[in-house]
Amino acid sequence: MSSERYNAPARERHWQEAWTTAGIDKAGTDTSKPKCYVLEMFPYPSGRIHMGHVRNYTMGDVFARYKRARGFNVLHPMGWDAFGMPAENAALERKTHPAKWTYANIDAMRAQLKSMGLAIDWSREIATCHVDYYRHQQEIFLDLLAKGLAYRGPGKVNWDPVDQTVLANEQVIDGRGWRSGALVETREMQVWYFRITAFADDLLKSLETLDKWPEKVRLMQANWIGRSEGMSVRWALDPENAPEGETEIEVFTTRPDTLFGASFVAIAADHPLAKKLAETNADLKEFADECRRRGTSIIEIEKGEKLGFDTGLFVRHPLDPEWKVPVWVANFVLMDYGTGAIFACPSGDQRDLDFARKYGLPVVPVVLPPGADAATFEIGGDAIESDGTMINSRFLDGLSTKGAFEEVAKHLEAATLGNRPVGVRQVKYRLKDWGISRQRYWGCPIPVIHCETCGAVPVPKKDLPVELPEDATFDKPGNPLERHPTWKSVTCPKCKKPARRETDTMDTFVDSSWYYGRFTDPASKKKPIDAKAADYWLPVDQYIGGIEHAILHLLYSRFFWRAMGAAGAAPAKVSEPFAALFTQGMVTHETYKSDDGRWLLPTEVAFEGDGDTRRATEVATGKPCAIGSIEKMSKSKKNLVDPDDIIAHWGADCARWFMLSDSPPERDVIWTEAGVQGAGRFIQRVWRLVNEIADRAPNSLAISPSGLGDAAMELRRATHKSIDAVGRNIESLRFNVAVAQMYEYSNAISAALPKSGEDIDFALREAGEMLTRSLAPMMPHLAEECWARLGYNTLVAIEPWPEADPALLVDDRVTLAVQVNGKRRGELTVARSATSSEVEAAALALDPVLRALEGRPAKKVIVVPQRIVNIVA
RNA sequence: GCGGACGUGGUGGAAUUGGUAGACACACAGGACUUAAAAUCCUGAGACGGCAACGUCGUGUGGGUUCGAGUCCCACCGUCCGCACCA
Repeated sequence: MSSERYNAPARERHWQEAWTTAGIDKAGTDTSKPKCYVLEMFPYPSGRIHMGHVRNYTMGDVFARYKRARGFNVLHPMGWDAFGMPAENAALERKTHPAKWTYANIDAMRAQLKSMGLAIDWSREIATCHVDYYRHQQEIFLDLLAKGLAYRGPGKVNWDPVDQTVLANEQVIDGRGWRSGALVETREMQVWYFRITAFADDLLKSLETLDKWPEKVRLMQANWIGRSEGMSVRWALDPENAPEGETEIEVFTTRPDTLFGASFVAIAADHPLAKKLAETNADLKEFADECRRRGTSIIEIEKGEKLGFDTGLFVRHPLDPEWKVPVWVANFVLMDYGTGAIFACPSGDQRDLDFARKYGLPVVPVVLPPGADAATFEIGGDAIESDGTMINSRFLDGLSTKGAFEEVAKHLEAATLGNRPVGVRQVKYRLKDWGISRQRYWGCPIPVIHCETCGAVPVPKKDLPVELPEDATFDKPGNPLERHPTWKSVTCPKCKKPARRETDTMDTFVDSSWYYGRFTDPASKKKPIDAKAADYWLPVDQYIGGIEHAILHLLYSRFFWRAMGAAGAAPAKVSEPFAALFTQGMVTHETYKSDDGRWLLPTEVAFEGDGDTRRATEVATGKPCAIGSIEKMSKSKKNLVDPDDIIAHWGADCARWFMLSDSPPERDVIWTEAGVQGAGRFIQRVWRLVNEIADRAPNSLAISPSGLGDAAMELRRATHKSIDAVGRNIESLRFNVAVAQMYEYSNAISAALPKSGEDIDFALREAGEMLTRSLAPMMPHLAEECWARLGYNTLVAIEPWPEADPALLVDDRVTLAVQVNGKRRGELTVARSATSSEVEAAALALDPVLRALEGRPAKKVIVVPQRIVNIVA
């Protein structure tokens, strides 16, 4: 009986309904079973899903379905990272409301995701813009505030003049706003912070425990946190010309060992002392302004030009009061790192050396590199930043740099200046507190009331939520909450006098810092996170998302979960929310440009020829167009493929299969029409194979597997090896290898089909069922169709993963390569149980081996059982 | 500048972690079926030499360790990513 082609688009909806009706995607409630929490980074509801989503959610879905088949209670939820500026921009442009726009987008994207056939527990869906979500976030904020983990303070903030908002440091890329691309300005204002620096050390140390995270991400986070060990050293100002009230300069250094190479002390242009001096020194003021102007420019930083201004002040060396050291203002000293002041040892630091050479300041070598001659050694254009032996350093001479560090530290700790030690050991971090204030409407309101008498007063928990007013206006830039006529007018919770509501909302990264916890019990009314549910489900067992979140979202989440634990807002059983992380690559595509330089969609282009003769023409004009480089799919370059089109034409399984097949999941994948066709061909091929098998062996055959012939045994071995390999590859997220294994296996089934015999039918029947079951996580709809065709009226989606028979994973005969002097000369097939001496004898008797030996005796024979024989002649 | 990753046929990539390099797929070529096309099936293919058996070379380049190296070590070249005047 010949079969119809499998009509994927028509059948997929059927099976999706069947899964929903059976409720199989709901997370299990039996907490005695082992759990597996699979999560993909939730999407921003931009309006439509893109191929990046398809790739991300397919990977998570395969893993979730596989784990379910393995007997785990699987939690695989989905939600919406729904606050953010695009909604407000849309409101401004399209005269709609951010909420309306957002919820419409969510509805559209939910339908798209459902058409992918994802095994998601939709009963747990959350949207961060919903008051049921953000009311809890306000509660968490209040808990953090009470613990001092949230605070309001002055900030030099990054102000984005286009989006009219403050940006976090992480959102400033090369001096520009991450979203608007506008040059960021610096402004002083009162803003809200989360005290992420309180956890700097733990966040760094605990990276070591994240052994299922990519090394790359851990390194990026470690660099971002940027721990350095050093000393804070105070230098007494020479009172002769020091300004009123200024007595010392505190510097931070990681190299106190080079203290005797000190040439000058440099302070930042924004250092309080520099500011004070600038009040009476117009030249210095102008210099400082110049530094500020240049400071933000990347070009200036790349040029690295060192600029300085001699203040005329002096400080006394901390270990020699007789030693006067000049104080400079320098553009390369940053106010927001350390103390905003350094001591410079030009022989040991390249920047200091450049500066010293430019302004004619002393350069005293203090570290002799290994192998250098002390008598002739001098500093040329390069500073000695490596370790060595101390010279010209008084009591440190002869010590190693490390030894000198310890020795000088003791002296600095013992010496005093104004009753306190001159130097103390200190650890500094590059990481800064997280500024969360955003002057926008579409975000979670910060639950605080400003009162003239009481100051910033937290909104009492009983008054939560602080809801966004629906009747805000979006017709001009700036903060709609700020200009709302009534919303901010409230009474002070403490003194009941008229007060002003905080109009800042929270950075949307706050929303995504705890959503994984909310999923464990999204309906919980009392607490943001239900302790019992969280204890069972967390941590996330497999988190999947883009590398672009390596620092921002992933570091914030790690911090936030700790902060919540410390503030009692979340159960503190696990400190790391994501036990395993996988960062998937991007989806890329060729780009096309018309002859007059417009970008063209792939659907606007027709092709002819192939290889070097491949030509593209623009369909609308018939003119030739240029085939450009392969780049990440983006609206700007129009190299987009719409998932809807693919699913409607080829089916979800086809899109899923192609996404899994072509590239290792952590690398970029190139979307090609040919690749999709290949995936579509494979779907039809599986369908034909299963049909043929179902016709030949309509039921499981009750014959004994013991009496099978060679061909049947061969197929059975292929079956069980495939089950084993596919399972292991899915487990380790090596989907492309799992796919290749399935191709290889279906080739093996095809090869067995022409053979006949009851034992072949038996092996084929088994093959058909196993093929279907091991395909189910990857192409779930096709698998259901095949399962039904094989005569079952159950859902294959809830069938357990098949167990491979260990006895069938090994062959009784093995083929091993035979080498002479490391060169392959032949191969040998022997019984698996053959002894080394038997193998050696057989290898030495091989014709090609005899030829290669040319009569020479074998000096040595190495036999690696079941692998290889190497004969050394 | 600092830190990291990667480099395998025409293409995407595999290689049991030191043991037959190029699985599997895409593209290609030839053939079968067909009035024809589509679909499907079969065959071929790393490069060079040879009718062939076969031989030589071959995982960015150059060295090294080893019976044996795509895999380990050293140096270099190239590509990509992150951070960037961090004291």
